[in-house]
Amino acid sequence: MALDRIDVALLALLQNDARRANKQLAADVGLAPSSVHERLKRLWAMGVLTGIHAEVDPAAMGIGLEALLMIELAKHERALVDRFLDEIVEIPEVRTAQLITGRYDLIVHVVARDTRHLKDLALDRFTSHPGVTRIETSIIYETRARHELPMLARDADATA
Amino acid sequence: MALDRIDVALLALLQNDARRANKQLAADVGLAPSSVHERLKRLWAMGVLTGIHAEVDPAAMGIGLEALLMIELAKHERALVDRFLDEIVEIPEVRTAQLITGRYDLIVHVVARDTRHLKDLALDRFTSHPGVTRIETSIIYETRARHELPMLARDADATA
DNA sequence: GGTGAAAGCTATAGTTT
DNA sequence: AAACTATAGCTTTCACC
Repeated sequence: MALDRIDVALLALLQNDARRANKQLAADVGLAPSSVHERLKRLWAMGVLTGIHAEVDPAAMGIGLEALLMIELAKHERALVDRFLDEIVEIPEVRTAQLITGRYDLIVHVVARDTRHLKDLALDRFTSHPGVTRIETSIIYETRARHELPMLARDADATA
Repeated sequence: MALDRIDVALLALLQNDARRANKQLAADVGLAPSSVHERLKRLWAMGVLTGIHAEVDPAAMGIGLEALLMIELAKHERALVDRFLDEIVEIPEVRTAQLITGRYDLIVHVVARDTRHLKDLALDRFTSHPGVTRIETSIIYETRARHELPMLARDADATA
């Protein structure tokens, strides 16, 4: 039921490069391709693997800048917040929306063609939204990402 | 050189599910598998496709909570900032680090086992760092993501 | 650029240890 | 639980349009 070291190794490899296929994974972890295949099927079935996504260069999509919208909400009622999140994530320019504690209630990561597009996006889709009290916009100069999650559970031993 | 509609369609499909392979993609966009293969090779060579990453359930890795660390830096010298970013992204608990404009200088998305682990992480790796003036920590209650970037360039027509 | 057939490889199932 | 073998299917290449 729990993940062993080989599972964790496979997950690490696939988080960094999911193009790497069975044969190579098998060589990497020292098992036969069929065994690796069984393990991956189990990891998908268990809900440990939840998706595989291609990463695209934003510039190639005409994206000239990215920003973080830090939003304060007037009310925190569950139904309203859930509906707002649903709406937000349907906006094509939105990458992520996070509900958080602290000074702001919501952080929304958006992409835009240029500053004019960003202004329209912020004003038309967020500032003007009932329920939004205040927005602070931060331009993102640079993003560094780490694709691999750490194994923080203690149960990653030799048990399968 | 520019991307046409079919390229954009392929990218959209792969951003949402990169397991979908050649044959199915070909059926989706109405081309032969070999043509799709050629296009994808071109998109990788052009640097439009930059990676494929598996997504893993944080809970399965023993991750009990995620947080945003909003950081103010004392100085904004290029060399110092770049080095700090390099250091940060080597910390296993870090998912992303973003250099931004506005009230804060840096937003760091981290994962942790529990609040005690988060406290240790924040105090040992960030608060105590020379160059960090102040940190605000926000717990993430919920994240919604959209894996597909919008095509914002006007040149996505029938030209190849 | 796109197509279709041939070659090579990967994935899957069944069997053995 | 892992490894091996065999088959089916897909990916990739290439000559041609």
